[in-house]
Amino acid sequence: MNLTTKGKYAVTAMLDLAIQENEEASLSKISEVAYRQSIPAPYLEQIFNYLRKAEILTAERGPKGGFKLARSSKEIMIGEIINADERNMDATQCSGEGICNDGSKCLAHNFWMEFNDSVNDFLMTKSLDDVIANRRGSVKLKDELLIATG
Amino acid sequence: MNLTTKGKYAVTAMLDLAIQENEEASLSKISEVAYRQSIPAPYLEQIFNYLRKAEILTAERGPKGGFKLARSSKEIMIGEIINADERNMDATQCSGEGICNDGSKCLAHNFWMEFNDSVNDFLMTKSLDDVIANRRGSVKLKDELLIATG
DNA sequence: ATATTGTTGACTAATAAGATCAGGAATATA
DNA sequence: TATATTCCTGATCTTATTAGTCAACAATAT
Repeated sequence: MNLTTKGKYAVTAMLDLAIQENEEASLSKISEVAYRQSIPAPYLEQIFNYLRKAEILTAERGPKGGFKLARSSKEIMIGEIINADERNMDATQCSGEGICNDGSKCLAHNFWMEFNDSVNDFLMTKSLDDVIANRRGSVKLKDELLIATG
Repeated sequence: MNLTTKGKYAVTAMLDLAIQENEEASLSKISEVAYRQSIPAPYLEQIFNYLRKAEILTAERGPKGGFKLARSSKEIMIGEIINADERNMDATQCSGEGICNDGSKCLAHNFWMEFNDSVNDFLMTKSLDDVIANRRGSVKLKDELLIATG
């Protein structure tokens, strides 16, 4: 199992798009997202390509072109973004085939399957909108604390 | 976040030790564990060293020497084993420091912190004994199915 | 004494991560 | 129609890490 920079950049960039759409801007350019989120722009191109092929975002070319979410931010789950960009999120050694100890299941096989379930459940039940709402919540809390403590 | 072969071998090897102790054998040799679990023996040496330094297992040298669990299999959590062998189980880009977007928190920072909590909760609440019991459960179920279906 | 087992640290090969880059295709607009 | 702008694609590159080996050493049972 490997959760890399690529998948994490993907989530951050998608959150940026979701926020931009809330703010009225319908299309965002790669260069803008890359700049705001400190992501290398050429790398983000690659990442957005995976996301477009996974039909999580759509693109328009030419001047005034850019990217936008393919669906509402309530309907796009973080897990979808990760799956589109990551090569190996499976925790078993055998891609779930049960051949991890010389053709049979290793002692930990079922455990790692349950671990996969736990991780997938977490990632597939959080939408972009959930993450943004949660974030607003904690940012607000921080502001209130600042006021309270002077 | 990176869960590698090293950590997975470690869990499998520890499960093997736990099972051997149930079966009366108090000390297991690296070569035996390595053979049973299809783990390269020299690699397992390295892995057991980490576990010994983490005080999860103890060793005796010389003929008749070997390894055994430092505590009961009920008291050793899978998460401890993973932490002893894995270099990077953190999902944030900033080791939790909140400097993931040019010195500030990236949009996904809090989300990855929650993800860390979820993963740690899973791994730290499952003991070696839990995994073995669960495994016995599903193996039994499979045997019964075989009987039922002829 | 000797064989057996763990201990340690250095080393190596293969793979993957984390990009960069050049050139192309589409399209708005002057 | 020309041009600037944006996405699209595939190749390439560098570096770090993984996965594993190896040799020499230390302890100890017989």
